[in-house]
Amino acid sequence: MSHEHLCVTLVPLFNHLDLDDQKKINEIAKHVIVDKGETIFSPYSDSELIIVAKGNMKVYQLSSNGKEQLLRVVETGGYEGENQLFGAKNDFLFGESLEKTELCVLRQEDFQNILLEHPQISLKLLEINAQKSISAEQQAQFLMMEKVEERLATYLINLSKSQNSLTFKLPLLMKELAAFLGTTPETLSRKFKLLEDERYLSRNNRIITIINEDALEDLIDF
DNA sequence: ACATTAAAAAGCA
DNA sequence: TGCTTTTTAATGT
Repeated sequence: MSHEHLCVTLVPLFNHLDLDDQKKINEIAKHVIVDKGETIFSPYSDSELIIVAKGNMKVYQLSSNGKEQLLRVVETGGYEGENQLFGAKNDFLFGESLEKTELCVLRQEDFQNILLEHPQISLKLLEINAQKSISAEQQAQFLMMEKVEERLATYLINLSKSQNSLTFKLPLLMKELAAFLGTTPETLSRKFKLLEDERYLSRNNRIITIINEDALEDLIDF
């Protein structure tokens, strides 16, 4: 008996099942704890379903010039790798922990069997993936925006709304947010300074308070 | 307008 | 304290 976290119970994908079923899945899953900065999967690793039980994992790909393009951050309760299970194998994807992170890993075949045994999970999977694709659309919108300010303003407003608060903590490090917004830490730093000077927001480290939401929204025009 | 490079400053274990 | 992250400044595309 390794460590006793029923990490399956923590994630929305499985936590609606009754306890016996959760235990079964928990036994099938491989439980892994990784330190910050470890590569969790790469194009070379086997395709598996990776569930984040605690902590978070960034998912990125390498662009032509070798820079990493951050696609999304999978947080506690999220998962990655389901697409391979349906034949759409997305090469070039990497996953890396942003902090000490606990994972449950299911082999492709095992997860398929679980889906067959528990049709409810398929529905849950669709529901959660629908949400995921909305996020993907938003990410696509980021890249369409010409200016970094627009992307940053959009990101901040979304974050503020999702937390229902004008004050919130950035979940990403500055350099990670920079990658997410498709820019560099230096430019991001300057944009924050600009927004602070204009009194659109205030900031100490990664705690942001939006002061002038309307002005921030005006930055996003099209 | 933004990236790159280098270096200083600040944050953190 | 020693390493990492962030900021500042100079220069390039």
